Amino acid sequence: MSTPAKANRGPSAGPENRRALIAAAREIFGEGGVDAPLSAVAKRAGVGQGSLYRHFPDRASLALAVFGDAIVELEDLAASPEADLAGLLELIARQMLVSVGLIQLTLTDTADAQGASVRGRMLAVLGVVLEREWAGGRVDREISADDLLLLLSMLAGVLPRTPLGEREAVVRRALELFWRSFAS
Amino acid sequence: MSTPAKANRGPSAGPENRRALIAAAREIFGEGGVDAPLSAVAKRAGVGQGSLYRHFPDRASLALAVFGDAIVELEDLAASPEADLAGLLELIARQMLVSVGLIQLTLTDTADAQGASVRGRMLAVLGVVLEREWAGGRVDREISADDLLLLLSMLAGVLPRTPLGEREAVVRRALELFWRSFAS
Amino acid sequence: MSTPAKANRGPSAGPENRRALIAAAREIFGEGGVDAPLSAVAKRAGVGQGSLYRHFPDRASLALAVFGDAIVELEDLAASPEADLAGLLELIARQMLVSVGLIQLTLTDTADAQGASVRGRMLAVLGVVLEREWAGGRVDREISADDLLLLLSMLAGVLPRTPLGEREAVVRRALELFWRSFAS
Amino acid sequence: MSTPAKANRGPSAGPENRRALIAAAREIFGEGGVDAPLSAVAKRAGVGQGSLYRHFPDRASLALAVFGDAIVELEDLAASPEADLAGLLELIARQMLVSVGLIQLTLTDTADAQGASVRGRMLAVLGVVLEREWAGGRVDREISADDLLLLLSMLAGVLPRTPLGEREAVVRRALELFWRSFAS
DNA sequence: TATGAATGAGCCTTCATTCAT
DNA sequence: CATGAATGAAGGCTCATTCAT
Repeated sequence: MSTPAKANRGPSAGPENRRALIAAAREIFGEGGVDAPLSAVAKRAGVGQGSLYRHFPDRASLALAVFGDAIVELEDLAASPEADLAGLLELIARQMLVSVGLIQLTLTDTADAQGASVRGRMLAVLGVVLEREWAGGRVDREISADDLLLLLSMLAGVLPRTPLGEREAVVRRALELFWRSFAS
Repeated sequence: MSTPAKANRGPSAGPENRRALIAAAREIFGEGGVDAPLSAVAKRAGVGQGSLYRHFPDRASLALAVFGDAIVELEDLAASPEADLAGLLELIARQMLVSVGLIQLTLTDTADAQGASVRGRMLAVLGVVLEREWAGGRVDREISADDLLLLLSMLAGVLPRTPLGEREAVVRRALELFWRSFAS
Repeated sequence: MSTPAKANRGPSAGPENRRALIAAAREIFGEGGVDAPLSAVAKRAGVGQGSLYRHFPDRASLALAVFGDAIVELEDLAASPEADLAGLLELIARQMLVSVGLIQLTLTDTADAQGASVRGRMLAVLGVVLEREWAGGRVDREISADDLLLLLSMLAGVLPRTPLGEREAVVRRALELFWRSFAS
Repeated sequence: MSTPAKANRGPSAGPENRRALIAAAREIFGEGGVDAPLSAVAKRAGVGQGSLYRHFPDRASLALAVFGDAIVELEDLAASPEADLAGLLELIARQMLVSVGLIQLTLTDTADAQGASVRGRMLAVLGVVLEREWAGGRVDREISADDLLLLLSMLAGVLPRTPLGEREAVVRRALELFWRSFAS
């Protein structure tokens, strides 16, 4: 009689909501960093806060889901035989400029099982391509995938504090400096 | 509308409080970065919130005070004729391990007058020593003081997210990678 | 970083809370004027601060809700053909004695959209009735609705500073004085 | 040895400080109303907070002192045989535009002894001049000094909420309306 | 299961007031 | 008696998280 519930599309909306949440989170995290309010994510997704918590019990698992896609992109690229480190870093840089959180995430919560998996996948991607560069003598074997991840993490850590207008330049220059390191 | 004060050690506590606040802030900023709650600083210093605001009207002025000493140390080192980049970075690294905020600060809010001055002093210090390395042919002239600051900022950005136990190793490895970049 | 919740009556408490907030605000604003602490409103309503802010994002929207009823009352009265200025002022006086904030609100922040609308509605109400008095020659055409609002605002401004016991007398005498002004 | 006290001109500074405080308070109250922060008064007076509290144990006594001068002005005017109500109100209006607090004060804290005295002096001033108007038949004997004080208080109550640019007009119009009340 | 309101802790900031020197 | 720092209690606002429906 007095239950002005708005709408409840029922359980069937589950997967749809999940996708909406991830999409919203990608945007929100991209704009405000991984520390952006979760409520904003739910709101942009047009989903109740409760649903957000049901799908993603904590911030990390949401972030993880968000960056899953990005990693898939990277994995796809790495799978291609012609992929080189330059191309990979290029793609990562582009992703970073869109959503800084990607790499921010990879260093955080290593202890956490899911976090470890993301980290593992990133390392795998980097490792595959790196191997090729080693083989071609273009990158020193002294340089490990861990090193690459460290450098990328550092870059990601600095971007949220960088004025939007300068981010592109910072990313470019950082990659140049990194490359100087890589040469064998 | 309130007066149940508990204790008031009097103005003589002023300088002591100031020092306690700076010390507390060094710890808190060191643990959590420059964004850590100011209330935590007051609490750890055993000082009223009001006193914190009297001594340091905003976060920046507190950060400045905290890192003032550090910068003086760097300036002292740079002033010595035998100082080389390795030594300087070594000192910065040590400072970073204690308090990540120093470099975090140098990248933030260049517009702000005080922040700009910190940034300026850092660049000056780096520039002085860098010049010598250029002259000695040990560092490529392609590498600028800005580049050094960028790399250090990236490193600083990543440390607060790194587990305490791994920070030392991360700093070490990062510096090694940086050096590979510098060689001419 | 905190979760020791105490109780959560669920969303069903929503409308009830809203009503409790408005009722509490009517009291608090009535006692202390529109500048009274919002936290006091939440407390008296027995509602979390967060809920208050959810229902009423800012002080103005709360005030608006509080005085919405009152204005409707006035509009209803003005709509009746027999309504005269005496009756209207009588009603306003009675409302004022309950909650001073109504008129306080009408003078504040005309720039603000919602505030302007309240002001507009008050002026409309006053204008309608005033017109009739003009026509009947009972009030000088020199006297405008703006004048009425000014006088009422002045009265409202003084009430929060008047001891409760004297408010009634002050209102009565003020209206008498006003009427002397109105005569043509 | 380590007592960097700044300056303490000793007891002789007493009366001087008192005067400085009153002057500062006149400015501060004039700008921000009687609710302005007391610390601002002490600061502008160039006097310690403690001294402020020594001279004026509470806000009211400071306000009282501040408006003592103003009242003297009014008393002087009233003492002159040619003074009429128009002139007196004119002067009060001018004082109000400079410092709203004057009349704000007269209604507050009637219970308080000092407040009562200010109120008494205001009533006396108004009474003296009013008497003359009564005698000349220019003001209805129905209008009392209390009425005048009430109207002025109302006006004072509304001014702090009025945008600076409109205050003059509001005062003018209010006085016009008041005069309509006074006529016998 | 989805919804979205409720909750309350926490941080920031401002001030009135006290008190050692 | 002056000084000015110290204190801590408001009050404002935001957000993570829970939970009745």
